[in-house]
Amino acid sequence: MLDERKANVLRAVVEEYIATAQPVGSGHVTRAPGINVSAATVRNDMALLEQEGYLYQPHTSAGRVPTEKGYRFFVDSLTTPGRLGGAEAQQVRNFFAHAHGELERMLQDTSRLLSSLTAYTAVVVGPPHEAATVRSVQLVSLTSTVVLVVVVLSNGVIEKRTIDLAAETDEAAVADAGRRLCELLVGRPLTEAAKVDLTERDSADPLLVAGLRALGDEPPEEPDVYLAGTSNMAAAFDAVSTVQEILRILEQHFVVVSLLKDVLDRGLSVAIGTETGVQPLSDCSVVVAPYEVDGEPLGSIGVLGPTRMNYPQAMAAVAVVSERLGRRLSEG
Amino acid sequence: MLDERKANVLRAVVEEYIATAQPVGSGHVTRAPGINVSAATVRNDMALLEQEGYLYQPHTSAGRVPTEKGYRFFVDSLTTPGRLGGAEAQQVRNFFAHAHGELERMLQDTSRLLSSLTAYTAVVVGPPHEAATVRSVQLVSLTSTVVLVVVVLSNGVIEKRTIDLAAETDEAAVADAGRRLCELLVGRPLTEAAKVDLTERDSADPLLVAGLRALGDEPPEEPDVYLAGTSNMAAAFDAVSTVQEILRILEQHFVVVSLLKDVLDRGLSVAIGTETGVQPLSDCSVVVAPYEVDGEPLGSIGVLGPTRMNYPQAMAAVAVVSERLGRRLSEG
DNA sequence: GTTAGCACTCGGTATCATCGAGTGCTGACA
DNA sequence: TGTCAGCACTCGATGATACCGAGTGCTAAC
Repeated sequence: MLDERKANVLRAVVEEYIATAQPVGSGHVTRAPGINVSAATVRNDMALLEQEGYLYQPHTSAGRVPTEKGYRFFVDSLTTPGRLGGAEAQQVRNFFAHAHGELERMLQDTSRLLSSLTAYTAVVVGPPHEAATVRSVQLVSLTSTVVLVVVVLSNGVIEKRTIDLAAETDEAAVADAGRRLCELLVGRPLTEAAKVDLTERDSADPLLVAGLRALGDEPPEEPDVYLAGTSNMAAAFDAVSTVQEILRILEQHFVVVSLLKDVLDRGLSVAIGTETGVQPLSDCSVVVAPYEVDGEPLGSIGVLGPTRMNYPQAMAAVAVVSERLGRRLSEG
Repeated sequence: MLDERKANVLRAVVEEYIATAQPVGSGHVTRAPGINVSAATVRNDMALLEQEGYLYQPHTSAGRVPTEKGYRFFVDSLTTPGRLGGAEAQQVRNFFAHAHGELERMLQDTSRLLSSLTAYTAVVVGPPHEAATVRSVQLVSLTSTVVLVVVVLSNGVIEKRTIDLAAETDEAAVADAGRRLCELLVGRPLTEAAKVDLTERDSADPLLVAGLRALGDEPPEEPDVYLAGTSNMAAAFDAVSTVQEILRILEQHFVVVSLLKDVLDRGLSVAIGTETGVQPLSDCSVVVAPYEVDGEPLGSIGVLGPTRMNYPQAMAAVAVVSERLGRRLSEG
C-alpha cells in the first residue's frame, strides 16, 4: 500500500511530532535517520501521504501532523515489541520484588507504578466482583440489631454488607445463621445468593433471609478502578478545558471500565483518538492489556495519554507490567 | 479596626471578585447594596484598604483584588452561618435518606455529594485505622500455605492481611489459631497486636505467631482519602500548570490528610492560600469540618477550591454534610 | 524518479495607536 | 472634617500593520 520510503517518511513524521508536538516540515524529516532523499522528495511524499489521509496540514505553509490513520499505521508497523529503558526495567523488578499486601492495595500500587513508568495516566481495573466463588461467610454483630456480613471470595476480594434487623438478635442466632450461610454459599458465585433454595426451616430465620437478600440484591457492582497520575493529563494538553473534560470522564469509573473492556473486546491493544469511542477522549489514546492469573484474564491495565503519546514506550510498559502483575497474582 | 463603611466596601469587593474573577473598580462597589456613597469616597477607602493590606492592585489603572488578609476578614466577618439553597438542601436530604452500604462506599459517595453541592473538589478523610478496637478475627485459608486474616473493627472498617507459611497447614489448625486470635485480640485496638503476651503453647503455633506479626507489623496506615470532583479544579484556574501542581498534591494522600488535620488542629475551619501551609496550594482555600460519631470526631471532610471560592456556600455545605454524615454514622 | 531553485503562503512576533475602565488628586460644599 | 464632582493620567486590552521565516508546491534540469 505505502511503499517503503513513504512508510519511513510517515514514521519519521510521527516520531518527530511525538517528540516535539510541533508540525513537522520536510526539513526535519530529512534529518531523521534512514531518510536519504532530499527535502523536495520528502515534500512530494508528504503531499501524497496527506491525500491518503495519513497526515494533515494545519494551514498552507505549515508542516504536517499525523492523523489518527497516521498514528494507526505507525502503531501497526511497530514490529519490535519495544523494550523498557534500564532504569524503568529496574523499577519494575524492584516493585514486584517488594510488592505485598492485599489485592486492592497491590492494584493501586501497580497503577502508580505504571503511571510513573510512562508519565501518563494509568488505569488498573480490578477483577469483576461476580466472577469469584465464595470462600467463606462470616456474620459479625455490630449492635443488637445491626449485623455485618463479610464474604471472602476466591480471588481475595472481600465483600461486606450490613443488615438492619427489625428485632434484636443474640450471638447464638448470629452464629447459627452464619454457619448455615457458609453451607449454602461456599463454593458458589455470589450472584447465586439470590437464587439458593431454602428449606422451610431456613425461611423461618429472619437473619438468614436478610443476609441472603443483602448479598443477592445488590446490583452487581462495577469492578474497582484504580487511577494514578491524573496530574499528567494536565501536562499533556495546553487547554484547561480539554483537561477538565478528560478528568470528568475519568471520574466516571464505569466509563473507564467499559472503555478498556471495549478496546480489548475489539481485539485491540491500542485505541487512538475517536477509536476510543468516547467523544471527550478524541485527543487521547489508550494502551491496554489484560492481566491473567492462571491463564484466565482477571482484569485489565492501561495507560491514557495524548494521541501523540510515546506508543512504543507505553506499549512496552503496559505489556511488561501486565505480565508481571499476572505472574505475581498467580503466586500469591 | 476597620470602620463600618470600610468593612462594607471590603466585603463588597470580595463578593464581586468571587462572582466575576475580575479586579473590582470603585464603580462596581457603588452599585453593591448597602453602599450609599460616591465612587470617589469608595476610592479613598479602597486606597486605605490597600495600605492596610486587605486589597491589592494588579497594576496602576486597574481595580482591586482581595489579598489573603482581605479574604480572611471577609470569612471572619461572616456571622450568619450561611444557608444552602433549596435544591441543594433537598439533594442532601435525598442523599442521606437513601445512603446505605459500607463505610468506604458511604464516604466515597459523601465526597461526591459535597463536590456536587459546591462545584469544587471534595475531600473526605476516613477514620484512622488504629483508633478502633477489634470486633472479630477470622482466618481463611486461600491455599494450603497462604492464609488470609480478616479483622472487623468496631468502626466497621475491615482490615485484612495475607500470611505466607513455610509449611502446609490444615483446616483444623487454621480454625484453632483463629479462635485463639479472637480470644487474644477482640476488644483491643489493632495496634496492640504486636504486644500481646503469648503463652508458651501459643508461641509454638506458627500460624498464630505469623498472624499476630502480620497484624502488628504493618506500619499504621494513613486513613483513607476519598476525593471527588477533581475536574472542578481545572475549571477554577486558567493556567494548566497550576492545575497540574494542584492535582499532583491531591495524588499524595498523606499530604491531604495532614493538611486537613493541621487546619483543624489550628482551630480553623477555613484555610486561605498560604494558610494551608502547602506551597502549591497558595492559590487555593480549604473549608474543613470534622464529623463526629457519638460525640467523638471520627474523620474530616473538606472542600478545596480557588482562594476566590464562594465561602458562605462552601462553609454551609461542609457544615451541613459533616453534621448529617456524623448523625447517619451514629445510627448505623 | 530525484532534486535544486524559486516564488509564494501564512502563522507568529513585534510595533504602534487607540480605547476605556479605573485611578489619585484637587477644590468645593455641607 | 468628611464627602464628592471633576479631571488629568495610567496602562492593559484590543486591533491594525509590517515583517520574518519556516514551510510549501511547482518547474525545470539531471
